Amino acid sequence: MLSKKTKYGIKALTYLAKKEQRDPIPIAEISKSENISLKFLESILLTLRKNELLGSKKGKGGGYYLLKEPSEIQMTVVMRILEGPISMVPCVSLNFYKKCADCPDETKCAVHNLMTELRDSSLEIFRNTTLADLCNC
Amino acid sequence: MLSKKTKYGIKALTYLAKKEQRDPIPIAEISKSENISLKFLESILLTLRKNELLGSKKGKGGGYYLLKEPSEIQMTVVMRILEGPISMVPCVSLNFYKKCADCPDETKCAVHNLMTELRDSSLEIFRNTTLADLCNC
DNA sequence: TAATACCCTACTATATTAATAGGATATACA
DNA sequence: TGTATATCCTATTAATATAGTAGGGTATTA
Repeated sequence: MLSKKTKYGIKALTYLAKKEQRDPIPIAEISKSENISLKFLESILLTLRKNELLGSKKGKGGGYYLLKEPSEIQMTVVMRILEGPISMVPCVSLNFYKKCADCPDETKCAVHNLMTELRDSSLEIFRNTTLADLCNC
Repeated sequence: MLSKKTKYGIKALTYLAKKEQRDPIPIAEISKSENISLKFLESILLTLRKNELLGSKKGKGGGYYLLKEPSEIQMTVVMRILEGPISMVPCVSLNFYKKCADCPDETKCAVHNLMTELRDSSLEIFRNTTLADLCNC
């Protein structure tokens, strides 16, 4: 299951991407428009900022804004920040690899091989989809 | 993340599929061979039996056995029984559909559309993979 | 200096996962 | 018929993750 964190994060990014200007947008505006709990959204945008997808400005007239063009933000990056590994098992993950304790030989593991195939197809979709693509919905 | 339940379930099914005969195999044998907690595996095989993938025989000489040929068991079926929906969000699920409370229009939702694409590619892999394919690892 | 809006830490309720425990029931075989 | 074998079934639990909530701190603008 996709976490609400990721779901809300993507919605917020899309909201920002759809704006013509790149002026700071307050959290409250996104929260209202997308029906997301303000405090929860606050923490999500904070992680996106710490991972250099968003910039922020404090005080009156402040808010969050995209640091790159929507067409330059791949969904692989967004997913890894918000959801973690693309792969469904650590032994298949490229960025979060961890060996299985119970499995003596990965190359002969049915789960490993099935999940490798799945990861590859997911990765292709996330790589070929940018925030700009998601704005055309 | 793939649950251990699903992981162990697939491993157990593959173990049974690899056997030449379709004689009943005791849980303990699978448990030892695949390094899976006996009691946990017990509950997993029980659900697979209740969902008509496995048959069982009690008493001495008893155990579990496949009810169909491995080549006739699609991974879509296995995944839905063990893991639940293929889709990462309920609003995209074919078999477990549920509308999002926060989302006024699915067709315009970035998450919905991205996850639909993802589901389709996952579905294609799971449909085109049978237990027999997983035995060739 | 007052209002705005992000920044940060800590806490909590709920649900899920991954088992574990313990016994009931059915079967084979001597 | 008795005993060992092996599934069947319910209930409980420890650990973890999720989805928030609470409360105040800090920077900026007008």
